[in-house]
Amino acid sequence: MKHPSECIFFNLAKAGKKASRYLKNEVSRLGLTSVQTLVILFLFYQDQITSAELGKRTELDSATMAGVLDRIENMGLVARRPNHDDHRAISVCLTDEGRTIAEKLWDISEKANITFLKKFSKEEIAFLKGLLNRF
Amino acid sequence: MKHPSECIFFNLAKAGKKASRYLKNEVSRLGLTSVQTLVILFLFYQDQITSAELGKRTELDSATMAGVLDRIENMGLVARRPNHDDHRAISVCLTDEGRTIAEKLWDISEKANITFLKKFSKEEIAFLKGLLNRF
DNA sequence: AAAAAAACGCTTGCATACAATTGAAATATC
DNA sequence: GATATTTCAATTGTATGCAAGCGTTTTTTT
Repeated sequence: MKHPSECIFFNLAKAGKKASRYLKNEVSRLGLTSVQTLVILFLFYQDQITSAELGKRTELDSATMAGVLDRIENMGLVARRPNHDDHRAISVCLTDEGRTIAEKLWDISEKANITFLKKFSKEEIAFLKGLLNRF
Repeated sequence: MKHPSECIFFNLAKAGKKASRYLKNEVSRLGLTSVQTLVILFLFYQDQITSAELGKRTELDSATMAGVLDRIENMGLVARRPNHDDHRAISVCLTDEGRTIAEKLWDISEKANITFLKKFSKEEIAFLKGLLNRF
């Protein structure tokens, strides 16, 4: 390593920040952040799951998850419901309004994926995603 | 996009977080975070630069930079000196202690790069870094 | 059944991230 | 040379990110 910019930790952190900024810019007109967007998209794919399960899928720990859920719950997009099978757990659900927003977010995200990756070929994208998923 | 986990923003954010966590774990015995480590490594490569220049190189904005510098300055690792050419600017310097720590961090980082990338071939690493730097 | 261990959601404290703003200083424009 | 704009470092406010710990409930062990 001749220069810190060759450090993989720097490369990945930098790319992660750029991605997050890009998505946030696309969804900010809905008053949402990139993390809130991803949480809602995962819930749109499947909701009525516990906070722990949602955290595993979205890669957010319980402390971060609590804060994110607080905020999107206050916006009326999700609801925490008691879990009758396990009284420790909650069931996170999308509200009707949350589902409406989720559809818009899905649309925006699909388009943003394409524009954000405009410079890359299909093969490069597939290869990149494959590599990233091995970390 | 069939599933939110295929979203490039999710892939990059996830990899960035894993990288940051991994480096932090390696340097935490020195009482430092991954971001503080990267800032010190950039200063080790070249110091006596302005906060703005350091921010450009490390990809940190001025608000984040101010906080990071506050903390590593309080640890005695860097010093903010007045810039005689430009009275608005400061000159960020590594202290002697900072330089000693930086040498250790460089060593730790080189080893961590290797172990973090153990699963990947040289070609894959080169290709990945090339792709990441195009964002 | 009783005790120990684990899992759940949450809070606290600290460290990034970043938009927006400030005051001071440098530069550009006229 | 006076004015407007830009640049610099820093602060504020809000949102992650994460380690450590809490009380409650469930599961495991004995």
